[in-house]
Amino acid sequence: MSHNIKEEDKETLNFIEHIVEEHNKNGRFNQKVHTRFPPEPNGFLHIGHAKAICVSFDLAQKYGGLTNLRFDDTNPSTEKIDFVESIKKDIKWLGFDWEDRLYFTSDYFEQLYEYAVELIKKGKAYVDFSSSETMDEEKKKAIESKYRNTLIESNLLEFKKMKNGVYQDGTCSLRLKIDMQADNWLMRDPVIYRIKHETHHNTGDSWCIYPMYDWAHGLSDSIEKITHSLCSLEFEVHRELYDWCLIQLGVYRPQQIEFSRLNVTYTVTSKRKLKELIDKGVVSGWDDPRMPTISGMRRRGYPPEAIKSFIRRAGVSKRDQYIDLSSLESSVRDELNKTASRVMGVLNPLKVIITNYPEGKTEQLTIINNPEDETKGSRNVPFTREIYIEKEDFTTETPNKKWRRLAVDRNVRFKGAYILTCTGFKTDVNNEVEEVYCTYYPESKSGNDQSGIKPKGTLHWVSIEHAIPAKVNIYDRLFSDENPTGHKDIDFKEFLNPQSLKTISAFVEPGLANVLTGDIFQFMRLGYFCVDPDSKNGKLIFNRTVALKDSWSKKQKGK
RNA sequence: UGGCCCAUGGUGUAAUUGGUAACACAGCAGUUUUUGGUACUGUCAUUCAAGGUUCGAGUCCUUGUGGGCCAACCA
Repeated sequence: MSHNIKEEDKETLNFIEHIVEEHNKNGRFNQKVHTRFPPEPNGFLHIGHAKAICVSFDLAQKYGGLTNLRFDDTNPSTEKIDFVESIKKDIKWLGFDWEDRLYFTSDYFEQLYEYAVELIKKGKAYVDFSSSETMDEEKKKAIESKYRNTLIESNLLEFKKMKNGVYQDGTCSLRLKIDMQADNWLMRDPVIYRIKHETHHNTGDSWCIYPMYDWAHGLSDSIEKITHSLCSLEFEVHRELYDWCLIQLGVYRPQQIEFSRLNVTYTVTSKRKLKELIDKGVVSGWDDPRMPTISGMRRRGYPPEAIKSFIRRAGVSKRDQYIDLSSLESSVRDELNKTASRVMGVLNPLKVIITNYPEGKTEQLTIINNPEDETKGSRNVPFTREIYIEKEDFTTETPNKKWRRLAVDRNVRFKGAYILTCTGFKTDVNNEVEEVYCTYYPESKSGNDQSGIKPKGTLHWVSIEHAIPAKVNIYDRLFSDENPTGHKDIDFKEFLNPQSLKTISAFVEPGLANVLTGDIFQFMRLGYFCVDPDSKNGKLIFNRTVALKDSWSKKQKGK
């Protein structure tokens, strides 16, 4: 109906964007959206971090703003410069750019210290010599510390002594003076500075007191004039404290917004658990292709575009999300279908002899590289009398009408080559098929088929004489349970999938002799495979990124 | 135990802010196909429960149920 024209798909906003829209309306900020991604450089990034990265960078991009990269490095015991580098590398690989806005919380240590002094002067912070046990006890009982009402002058002096290294680790700490009765325990006089005589990756030995998250984070956001400080749900209760600090100091205050983390089925992302898998030798390292780390996914062959589209499909909300691995795989296939060149490789070879094809003859057949993308052109593939096909593509039994592969008296097309008829086969002493015999129809050559035969199926193949051997790692999900950590009293390792890696010797078409690390191909009818970094000249190693969808074998199993 | 947060199909997200459930993934059934891939078509929920407000509730209120988070001198 003409009067009922709908505005062409009105864009749907996530809850954070709704908040931004509101802020834009009411003028909460007089600048464009400015976000930050604030990792602690204490480990490797994984798929969960990828979401956080996407959410912050995407939001700013959508509203024409900027995103900073800030290393939240306030704890020298856990942080290392190596992690700074690997994190930068991973973010770049994902395709995000912080341009010249690379910051370290540790660069603000002086200013953070001054802010703390300011609060002491306002009577809003004090040095506490209680043990952490005493403090815990008092927090539980809502009792005020006996140091709470120390004179400002004394606090100023003691804090300076803390800073100057007069005290050993744990002797005392600087606490905010808020409310020991607060419902939110974080407001019960939280510690904001502790003593650590440790070398910091960025500031070396110039400090022996280090600010805690709650003190450093909001102020760093404030210093950088962040508008929307996006973080995960567990920081919800910190927001009250975040706001309190900024309000007490009367400084610029960003808006903290919390959203839920992303979990994917059949894997774990806890750093502790991932490390355990490495330590126990279950996987080869942080970049094992089965790991949900960015480096693992990179080695697996997941394109950054696929990871991003997966995350964007998943969306942003405050509900715990536990997303199907198949959704990630779908994004990966989607991307690779458009970009990966098709080649032929045989994982499980079976010898076929074309009895009416001349011995010693080699034909170069031209095969298109990607039916989805004509600009990818074509390549030549040699065809000879002796060919490898996939074992599963031949059956000795009389197949039913749904069978589209090879069997005696059945026709099949060899991709880009000829139509063949199977005439017989030979078995070995174990009754295993050793050789399959076929004849081909010379007039059925691909692209110029005069045969009039309409075979039901098409097989991939490799000329034996030209085949290049390759090692292929077949990866499957790391765990056999959707939620390996979701079972009480059962260790997550109980659910490890023993089949998560199978290494086999395969044969691939000769054009793959000179591939490079990271190159990714579709092995026709099988899946996507990428070249592993351990691949050296003459020693090819492929990792299976993801299999093609396979509605056939799925149905077979069901029957 | 206390405080805070969340609740829409198998999974995740959306619903013009109170106007009659949409999209993606998965599944199932088909069509097309020199990849059992791709593409395309069809199919699959009355929104945790019970009350209440309203002409009208997935959207608001109350209570309950279920789940998550916090109580580190970690972030």
